[in-house]
Amino acid sequence: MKELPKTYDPSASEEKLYKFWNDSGFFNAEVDENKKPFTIVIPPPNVTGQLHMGHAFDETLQDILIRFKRMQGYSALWMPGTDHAGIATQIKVEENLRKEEGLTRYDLGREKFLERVWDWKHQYGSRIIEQLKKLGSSCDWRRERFTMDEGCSKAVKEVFVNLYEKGLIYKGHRIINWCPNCATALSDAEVEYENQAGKLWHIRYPLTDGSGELVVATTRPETFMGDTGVAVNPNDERYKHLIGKTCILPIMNREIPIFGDEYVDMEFGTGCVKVTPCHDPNDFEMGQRHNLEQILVFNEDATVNENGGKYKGLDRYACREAVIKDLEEGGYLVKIEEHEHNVGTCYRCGTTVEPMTSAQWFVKMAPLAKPAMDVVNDGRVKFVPERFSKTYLRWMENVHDWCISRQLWWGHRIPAYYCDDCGEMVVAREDVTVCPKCGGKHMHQEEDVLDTWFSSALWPFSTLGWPDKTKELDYFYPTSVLVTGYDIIFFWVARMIFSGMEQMKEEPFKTVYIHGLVRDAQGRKMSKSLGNGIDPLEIIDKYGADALRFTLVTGNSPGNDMRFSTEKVEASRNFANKIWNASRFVQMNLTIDKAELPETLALEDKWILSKFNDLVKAVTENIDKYELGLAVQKLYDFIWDNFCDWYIEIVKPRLQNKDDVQANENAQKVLCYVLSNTMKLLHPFMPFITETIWQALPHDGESIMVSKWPEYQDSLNFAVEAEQVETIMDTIRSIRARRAEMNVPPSKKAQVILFTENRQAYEAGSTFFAKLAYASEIQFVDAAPSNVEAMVSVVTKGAQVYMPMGELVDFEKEKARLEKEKAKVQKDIDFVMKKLNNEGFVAKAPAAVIAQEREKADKYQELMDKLNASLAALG
RNA sequence: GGAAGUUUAGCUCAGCUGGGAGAGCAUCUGCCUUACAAGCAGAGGGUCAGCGGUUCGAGCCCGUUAACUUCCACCA
Repeated sequence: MKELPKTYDPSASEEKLYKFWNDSGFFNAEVDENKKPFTIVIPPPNVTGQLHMGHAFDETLQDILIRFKRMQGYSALWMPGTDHAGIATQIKVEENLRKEEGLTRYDLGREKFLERVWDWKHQYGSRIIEQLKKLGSSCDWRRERFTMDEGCSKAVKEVFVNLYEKGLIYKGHRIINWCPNCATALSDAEVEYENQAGKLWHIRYPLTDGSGELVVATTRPETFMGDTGVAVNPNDERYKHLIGKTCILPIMNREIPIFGDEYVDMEFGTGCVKVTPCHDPNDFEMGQRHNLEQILVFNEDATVNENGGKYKGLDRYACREAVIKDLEEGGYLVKIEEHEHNVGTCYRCGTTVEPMTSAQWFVKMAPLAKPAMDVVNDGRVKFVPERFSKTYLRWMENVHDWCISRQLWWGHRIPAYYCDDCGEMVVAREDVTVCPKCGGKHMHQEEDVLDTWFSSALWPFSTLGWPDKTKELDYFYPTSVLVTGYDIIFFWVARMIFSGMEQMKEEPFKTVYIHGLVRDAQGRKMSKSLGNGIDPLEIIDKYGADALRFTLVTGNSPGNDMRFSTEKVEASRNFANKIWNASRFVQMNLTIDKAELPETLALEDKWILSKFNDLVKAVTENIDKYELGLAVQKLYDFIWDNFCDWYIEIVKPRLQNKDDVQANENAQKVLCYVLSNTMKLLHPFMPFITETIWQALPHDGESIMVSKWPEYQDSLNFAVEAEQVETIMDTIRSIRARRAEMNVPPSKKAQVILFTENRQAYEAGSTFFAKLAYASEIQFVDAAPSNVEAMVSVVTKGAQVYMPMGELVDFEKEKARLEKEKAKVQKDIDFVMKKLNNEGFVAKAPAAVIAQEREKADKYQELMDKLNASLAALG
């Protein structure tokens, strides 16, 4: 058999294996009444985006769950697809258009521009899909969807019309968040607030009757042209008497009313608020309450419009400066204070959002929020970790109507049609060409498109064929788990839940598994502007997809952020290499070609099988509880410590002994059994290397991917034997430690004299014991030897050990060391006895715990006796 | 202004329903022991943020304080 390379090279096999899986149809999930369904819909990445570490994390978690369930026999569907990402994609194409051709989208016109976006989509749309494949993602690619494909578009129209007909979608003239750069309205969720240093300008507004003035405090003087009132608190003694009077808006020389409103905080600023209903949400509310005039002063690009008098044409910031200068010159500026305040910015481009009144489409949230809250409150939808349900509920409780119209071109065009002749508006599933009211044929469709999240909200059922009644929808819906980051609970999770409840009358998923963010080694968010992002594809190229995946789940718990560093990836790579070499060792010693457990098991075989059996149980339970970090930690420990460092070493003498064929082959069988079944447990986490190794060992079936997940077996539980081996291991460790202390190299072997009550067990394990304890010979004795002066003595739970080491032994030191150990054991005894002598403990602790402590006490006492015996022997 | 999270070894983090604190990396000491030096065998290192409480028993439960982080919220 040809020698395998000493280091594992993932690049040599990953691509080939992926192709093999895909071509074999292992990723495909079918409607199968003999199986239980398990479904995950992918959070669709932006169609023209690139894979970043956040995706890698998210997809890894999903792939682990899907592979696990698939092996458990579920019909496991991982539904893939991409999102059209309205603003993000449109901005990208517009930028490109400007750079390449110096054109704007308006130069091209809507239709031509959209062609360009589609071109762009076709050019880059498959990129991120290919990148997902590099990770090992086992999606059913036959079912890949796109939020703007025919089916999804049909679903969007259906939902829109449906909600409109129920009165849950309406068009209204309201104040909304406007991004002057993206030139579109945004929903509340799309505005990010940041604290900025600003100023508070105090401005004098003279009273119309000449009886004085009042001073307003504002952070936004540039909107003063739109002021249509001044508000004071009706309980404010300072200003009470002014309510009902009017004042003059400086420079504009317009008369505006002074009114009272409870909203005004008497403590803040001067207690007088300039009210600009068109450019502040609170002012808008006050305007509604007091019937104020609305004066919009900005254009869509945040320059001043014709209502702004002399400031017309100025950008809002230039306007601010001009206004302040004029106010100052006119003697209206009283003072300027430093003031920190929250400024809303566009989540896509970072531009400061301008609140503006505008005609937009809204989803009425109150009726939809109710069932969406119920379903979380009664546990039909569970968040992992649980605390995020609070985040969700709190948001849902206070949710405002959802502004869903966007002044973009890329997206689902709102299915509303206007009659140019009579002004009638119709909302319909099909294009409307004739006005149902006046019969006119001059209809035009609404220009606005829908918020991207409107279509993503339908993802769990639109991808399964809805609104058609498909067998997939019937079988795979509600989906099982949704895996996503806490940063899009409001954008996406919340909206899927209320949409699912409204359209399907059933929750879209049973569990929401929330993970954190992947940060850089310093704990900062990875971002383009910081340039601190680590490209997962580079990591895959260098270390392999398995190493990346392993890194992303290790040491992480649900909902918590993680720091990513190449040191961690190296550790994962080393682990992969460790597995590789362990399997290389097994293969090098392989003479059997069938996978089965031997009829008779050696003591050490029973130990590793017991350990493995426990592992199966623990890993399965951990994954079931979404404790992937714990599961992977246990696998790591088992493979490295139990299997490699102990079992392989233990079994080497049997493999090297060609005379006892039976013992040799049995060792091989156990090695193969444990290794290949461990590979199954590890497969969801590290799919590539586990497949490679599984294939190289005797196996049944085509692929580890479609092999059966191991189950706990009572027949593999050998508690007594396992305990015996642990005792022997403990002795080996003590001997090694003792030798290391004395700097004795492994090459220098020593005779080991054992005085033990467990002679049978030590004899059963004598071959490996001798090897691992560097014994030249093992001798069992019935009493402590007499010539102990020249011996090193090691006292362990299972045995008293003597090693003749001649001149290396320092008689006095040996005595001192034993005394030291005695002191340590005495401390242990004291600790346990303190408990056992405590009446409260004995009376109230559970019986099992007390028994456990008694057992400990006995063990320590035995150890103490042995130490005393050894000391006595020394004289 | 509310809410949540974090605080455990030098660093990064685990720690299930309360029963004598763990891993990886780093450090120190030996080893090229024929799977692996990306390795092996040892070793050191922690009043689990502070204080108080519940309990026979607290890293874990309750209260409180502090620091850091994040989310939500209309203080002009």
